[in-house]
Amino acid sequence: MRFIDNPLQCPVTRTMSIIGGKWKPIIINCLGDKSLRFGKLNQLMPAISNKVLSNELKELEALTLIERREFQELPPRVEYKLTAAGQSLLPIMHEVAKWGNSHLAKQLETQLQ
Amino acid sequence: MRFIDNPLQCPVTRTMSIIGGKWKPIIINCLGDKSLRFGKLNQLMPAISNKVLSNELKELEALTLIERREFQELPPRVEYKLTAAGQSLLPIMHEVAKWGNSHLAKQLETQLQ
DNA sequence: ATTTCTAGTTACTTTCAGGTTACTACTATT
DNA sequence: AATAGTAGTAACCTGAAAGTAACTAGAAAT
Repeated sequence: MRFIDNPLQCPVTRTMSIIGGKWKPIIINCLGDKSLRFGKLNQLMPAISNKVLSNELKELEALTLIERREFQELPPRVEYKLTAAGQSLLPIMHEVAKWGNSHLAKQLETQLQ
Repeated sequence: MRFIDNPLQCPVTRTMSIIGGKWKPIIINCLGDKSLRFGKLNQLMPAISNKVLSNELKELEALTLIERREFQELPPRVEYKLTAAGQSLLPIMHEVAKWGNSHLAKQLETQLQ
């Protein structure tokens, strides 16, 4: 098994090139099985700027991992939710979150000793 | 639930800050439950340079995710393997690889239609 | 004397994901 | 006529991660 000769042939690289960014995994995890508005996502991730959030959402949409639904209302209202493909990433996110929690717990244990 | 107020409190961010790089997930996945020498890793990942591989291994070691074992031989021989903490990341890597494979398969299907 | 083998190091450069700040459109409310 | 509310855009900037290419140590084999 040789990886990265052609990056597209390495499944780990393929996946990480999609969810490896700073915000995409968090967005996916925040969405879960809910529909969220732009402003709500921004609230859940106070540290992300409008521009970056907007970019990430566009990229996720282009990857058909999320769906953008625009309501014809004023003030504007737009909701985002995971597509079936996006939801198929949730098991990864759960493993990731689980590891983050248990790793944090272990570190705290060690510090207290 | 509010994420990223303090990034350390978001388990997803915590984990991704460790395995979110370009090479770390691949290294972890390559190692699996094996012991591999520097040169062998370099062979498995032809696109990584000595410098970058060396850096990544040092960082993984500092995180106590891998163990470096140096043999007193000439020419030099050094073996790397995952620690227990590092192995605890393998379930994530398996999910990631699984998703990469099935996503690729679906893309090919779509292209053939 | 030169090459081979391994596991790196050194010094320099490049790239782009992500960040910052300010602005926009449209309507309703005060 | 000014402000609020929403979902963004536009223009510009930055730093850290990653890349490149050449070099090193020390012994053994040719």
